[in-house]
Amino acid sequence: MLIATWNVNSVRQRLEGLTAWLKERQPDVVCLQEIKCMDDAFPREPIEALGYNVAVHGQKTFNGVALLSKLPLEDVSRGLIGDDDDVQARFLEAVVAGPSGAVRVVSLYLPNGNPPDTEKYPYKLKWIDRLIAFSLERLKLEEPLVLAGDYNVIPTAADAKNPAAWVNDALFLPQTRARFQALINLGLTDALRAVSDASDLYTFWDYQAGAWQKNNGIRIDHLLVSAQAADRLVAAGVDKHVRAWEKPSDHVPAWIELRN
DNA sequence: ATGACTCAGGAACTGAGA
Repeated sequence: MLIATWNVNSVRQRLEGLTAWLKERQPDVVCLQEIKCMDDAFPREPIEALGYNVAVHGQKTFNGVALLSKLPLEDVSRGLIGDDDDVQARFLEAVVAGPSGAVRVVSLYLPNGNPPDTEKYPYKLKWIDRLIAFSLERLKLEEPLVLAGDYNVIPTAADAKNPAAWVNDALFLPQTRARFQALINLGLTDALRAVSDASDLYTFWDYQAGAWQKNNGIRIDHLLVSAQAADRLVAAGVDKHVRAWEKPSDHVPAWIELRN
């Protein structure tokens, strides 16, 4: 079972690239972030035509996440526990009945948090704490769990071309990395790092300043998996070439393959 | 050295992104 995540930076702007990539990569499950539209504006038809079931948690203008799956999406749940007043669409959970049993998948878009001296940063940190609380509950189920998405966290200096440029940034501040590590410490595996220690395993290149041409990237899109999923991990990768396509997102897809 | 781009909303620009 191939499970992928991709921050598309507007699903409507990216529809051509998204469908081309779906045909090429043939993922079974896809977690999308930053779809930037309401549910009824999501381009369901061209994606369903490729054999996918679609679940959407949209929002006007900002954020928005979705799940695509060739197998049915069951127990779909929108929003992250821990703050009933949070209206930002950043979290979508569902269960996919795979050939070897259920796999629980979450598409998440963790807050950016910049600038750190505003209310945006404590919102980010609290959001990670809420994700930890959620994960604690789900890990009790002892089932394959995949938390995939744009975490807006650079876990280590090896995950940035130029780490010095990020030291005061919400993506790389010590508190950010410590909380991300606390999430991992619950017993999750960073699937990309489990299969590769490459120093340029980036998933994001800024549109500005020729970042792509200089390979000035960062790794901020992650697939964290429970032990029951990690035991079935056979491959993981980043589809870097997609960044060179026409009208690219600033993020590229990352994916894992689980043994059936 | 500085700025350098792309998106939604809505009709010239702002805010957000990372």
